[in-house]
Amino acid sequence: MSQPLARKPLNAYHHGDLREALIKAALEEVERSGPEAVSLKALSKKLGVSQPAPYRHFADREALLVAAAAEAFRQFSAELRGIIDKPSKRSKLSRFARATLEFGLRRNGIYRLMFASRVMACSAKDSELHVAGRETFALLVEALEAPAVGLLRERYALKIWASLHGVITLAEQGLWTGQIAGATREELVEDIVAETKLALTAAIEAAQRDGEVRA
Amino acid sequence: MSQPLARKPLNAYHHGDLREALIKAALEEVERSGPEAVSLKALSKKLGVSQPAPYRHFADREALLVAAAAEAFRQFSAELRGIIDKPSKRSKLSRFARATLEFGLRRNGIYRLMFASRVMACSAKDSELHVAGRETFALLVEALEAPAVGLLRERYALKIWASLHGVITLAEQGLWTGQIAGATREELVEDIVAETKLALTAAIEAAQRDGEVRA
DNA sequence: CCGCCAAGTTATAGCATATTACATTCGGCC
DNA sequence: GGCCGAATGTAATATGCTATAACTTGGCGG
Repeated sequence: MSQPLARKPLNAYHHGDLREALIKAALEEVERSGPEAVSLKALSKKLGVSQPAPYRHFADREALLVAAAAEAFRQFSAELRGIIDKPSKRSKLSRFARATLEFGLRRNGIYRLMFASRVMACSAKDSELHVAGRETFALLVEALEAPAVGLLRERYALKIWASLHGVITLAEQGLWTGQIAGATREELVEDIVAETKLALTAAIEAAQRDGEVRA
Repeated sequence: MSQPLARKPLNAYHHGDLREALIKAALEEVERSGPEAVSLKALSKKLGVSQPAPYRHFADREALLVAAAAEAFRQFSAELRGIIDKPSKRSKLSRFARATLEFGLRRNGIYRLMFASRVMACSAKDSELHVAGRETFALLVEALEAPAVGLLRERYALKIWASLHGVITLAEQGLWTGQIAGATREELVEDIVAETKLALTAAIEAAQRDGEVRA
């Protein structure tokens, strides 16, 4: 699954690589039943080791979820990378947004592990999880296909990210329905993308005019 | 706290009104330490009743959280009502948005109970919780101060709600920082409000022109 | 006045997290 | 090549929480 890493991959102890196996199994469980459903005991049993074995690799349940969330971010980034790079009639940003919406709804357990959980807020800014999260964000900035003018790109990227996140959350909770909005979720996401891009372009032009005037 | 209700308020059994007391105590705990920290056992002890007593009023822990979330929505609505009605230089929408941001960040435990939890998704659409949630949404629609043209108002209200929700979540997780965005959260919320309002006005005018043309 | 029903209690089953103390195996070092 | 220490895994167990079952109490209506 993952590349033979430098960590200590001279595998084949009792289990092989329990750490990776735990993360993988946890992600499967999260995908099936959500983060709440992950039980170290059940994972241990599934992998054929004793209950305390996981504690050799993770301080506690939360730590495993953090590691799993980081892995999920990396997989998500890889998926987005493919989608962004693939040639298409749609803009990169549109594809990014649609893919995120799709991911957030179809693989909602994983999505919740990544975003809706308390996990990120509790780990350090330089943690594996935060790094992975910022990497995904960098892809969004890239997808905007806009020149770097101050922090304008980042600012609008954050706006889009927030909107997408909100749409996914509200939709998943049944508060966002076509009946209320009078349009499909895809249409609305497309709206958000278009509006934001327009506003960003305008903001960049304004900033550049400003620069010229001052120069 | 709550009005003397019709339910069966002939109070003074063993406890008085355990149901309400549980919800209140749960909300306090949520505010202090988040939804995860709520323990029926601890609440029982705090209220001076036996551990199984709560089960006379709630099927399980989740049911108590649902009831608490509904109550939180009602309290939030009342707060917003006051803020919307109070005369001010700022627009209703701006006040609504700022108040929501403030609420989501300062009382994040409660906010997460209302939105980020799995609670809403699992209860029926006509449940007390969904009703309370839609009521809050109705306030947002009202705050838009726009004429009803099809579902345009609702559509843009949902957009704003989603954006606000995303901003709060990302900010709370440390993914949204002034350093990245180059602006404070309030400025960005104000941006969102302004852009959305502009877009809504344009959309309404377009729809009305359409109507005239057709008429 | 009596029986019923709602509300609460005691006792207990069951599950999950996490710790402690002990066993095993890998890999390096002399 | 054999020992030693660290890494990994196991067995046993303490603790905390949810939830249920069986029993008790107190007020209200027929």
